[in-house]
Amino acid sequence: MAAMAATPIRVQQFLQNLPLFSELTGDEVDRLAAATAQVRAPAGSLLFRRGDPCIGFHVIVYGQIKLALAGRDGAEKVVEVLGPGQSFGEAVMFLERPYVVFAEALSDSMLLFIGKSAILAEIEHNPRFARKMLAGLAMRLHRLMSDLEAYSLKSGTQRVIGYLLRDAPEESAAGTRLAIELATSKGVLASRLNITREHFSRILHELSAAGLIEVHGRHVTVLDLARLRSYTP
Amino acid sequence: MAAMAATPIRVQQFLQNLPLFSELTGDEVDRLAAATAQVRAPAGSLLFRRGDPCIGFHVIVYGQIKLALAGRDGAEKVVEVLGPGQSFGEAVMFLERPYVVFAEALSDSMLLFIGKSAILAEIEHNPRFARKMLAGLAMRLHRLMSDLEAYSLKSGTQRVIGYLLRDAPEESAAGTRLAIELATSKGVLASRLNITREHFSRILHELSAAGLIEVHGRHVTVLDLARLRSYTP
DNA sequence: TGCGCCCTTTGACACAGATCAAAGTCGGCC
DNA sequence: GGCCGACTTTGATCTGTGTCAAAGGGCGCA
Repeated sequence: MAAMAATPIRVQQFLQNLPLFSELTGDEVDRLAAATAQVRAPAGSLLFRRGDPCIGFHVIVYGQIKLALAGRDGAEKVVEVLGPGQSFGEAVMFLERPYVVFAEALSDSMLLFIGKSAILAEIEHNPRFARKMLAGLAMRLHRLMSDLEAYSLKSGTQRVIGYLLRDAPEESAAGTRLAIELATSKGVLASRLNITREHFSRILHELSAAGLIEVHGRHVTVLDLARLRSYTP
Repeated sequence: MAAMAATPIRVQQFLQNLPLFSELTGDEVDRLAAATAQVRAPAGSLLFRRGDPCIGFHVIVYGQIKLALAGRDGAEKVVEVLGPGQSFGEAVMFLERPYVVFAEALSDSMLLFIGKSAILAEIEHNPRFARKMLAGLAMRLHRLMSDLEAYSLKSGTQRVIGYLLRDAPEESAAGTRLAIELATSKGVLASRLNITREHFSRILHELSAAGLIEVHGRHVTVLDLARLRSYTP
C-alpha cells in the first residue's frame, strides 16, 4: 500500500473506469483505493503459485499475464492470457481456498491488487455492485464452458480456426479478409488451445497450404473469412 | 405456478433446508416460494435445450439430471450429472444469454424452478444472500477448473481413478477397501470423464486385472485405496 | 557485422484413445 | 419363464496428436 502513495489519484481514476466499478460513487471508490496496492511484475516473474492463499484479486493496468496449471515433470497448461483492464482471482477470493493456477507475467506488467475485505464490504451495502460481481463470475463460467466444449468436441484445427475467428463479424461476404496479431508467442498460444507447439505449427502450415491464411511471424491474415469458417480438415 | 398450489407448505420447507437459502427469514422464503414452480420431468425428457432463454434456475427435489453439450452428428459430451438438493442454471441466469448446455432427466425427476426476478430482488436487500450466491458460482468455477485440469493433463486412466477416489479419505492405511456405487450408467459416466464407453470399459478391466478393483455392474469395490491412488499406467 | 539465444519449423516415429463391428449380458415385462 | 431391447464388453484396426531430435530463422546486443 506504500507504493500507492506515489500516484494516489490515478488509482481512483483507473478503478472508476473499469466496468466493474463504473457506477460506484467517489466515496466508494476511495474506500476501495485505500485497500488497493500497486504491484509491479517484471517479465517472467510469478504473482502467485498454486496453493498460495488468496486475499484479494488483481486487475491489470498494463502488461500481460498468463494463468496456467502445472502438471508433473514441468509440463504446463495455459488456462488464460490476460491484458490491460482484465482482472483475475475473484473466484478463489470468494471461496476459502488457495489458488489452483499460478500467474506469471509474460511482459513487464503493472497491476492493482484489491483486498478481499474491501470488496466484501462493498457488496455488503451495494447490491448493484454485488450483481456486477455475480455477472462477472457468470461470464467467466461461460468462457470456461466454451473452452471445455472446444477441448472435448473439437479437433485441434477447429480450435485454431475458432481462435482466429474469435472476434470476426458473424456474417461476412465471400472473400472478406481479416488481419490478426497473435496476442502471445506461438508456444503459449498453442498451450492455451491445448495442443503442442509442433502441432500448432503444422496446423498453421496446413491452413496456409489450403490458401485460407497467410502467416508472417505473429501476424496472420485470414484470406477468406467465410471459407475459413466452413473449412473441414 | 399452478402446480405449486398442490403442496404449498413443502416448497417452503424444501427451500429453507437448502444451504443456499438456509439463513433466509420465513418471509423471504415465502416470497421465493411464490416465484417457484414445481416441475415434473419423466426419465428421458428435456428440461431445456441449448439456445433456450433462461429466466430462472432449477433445484432437484428428487431424481437425476444430466447436463450435456451436443456436438455435430448426434455426438454429445456430458458436462455434469446432478442429484437431489443440487441446483443448476444460476450462472446463465445472471448473464443475459441463452443456455449453452441442454438438460435431460436420467430418471423420473421432480424439480423446483425459481424465477430470476425473485432471486434478484433477494440479492437487492440481502447482502448475505448475495455472498452465498457468489460463493456458489465460485464453487462451480472451481469444479470446472478441476475438470479442465483433468482433461488436459491427465490420462483417461487417471481420470477414472480420480473419479473412484473422489470422496475417499485423504489418508488411508494400506489395504483399505472402499465400496462405490456408480451414479449412472457406464456410458454416461464415460462421457462425463471425456472418454468413450469402450475405452472406459477397458480401463475398468485393466484396473481389475491389476488387482486394484472389482467390478460387478454398477458396484465397484476398491481393494486398496493407497495402491489405487499411486497406480501408474 | 556477427555471435548467441530463443522461438519456431520440419521430419520420423510412437501411442493413447477413437472407431467400427459383433458378440455377450442383464433386467424388465408380458 | 422366456423374449426383447438397452447396456456392456471384446476384438481388430485406424488416426489425431504427442514425442523426440535436429535444423532453421529472427533479433537484440556487443
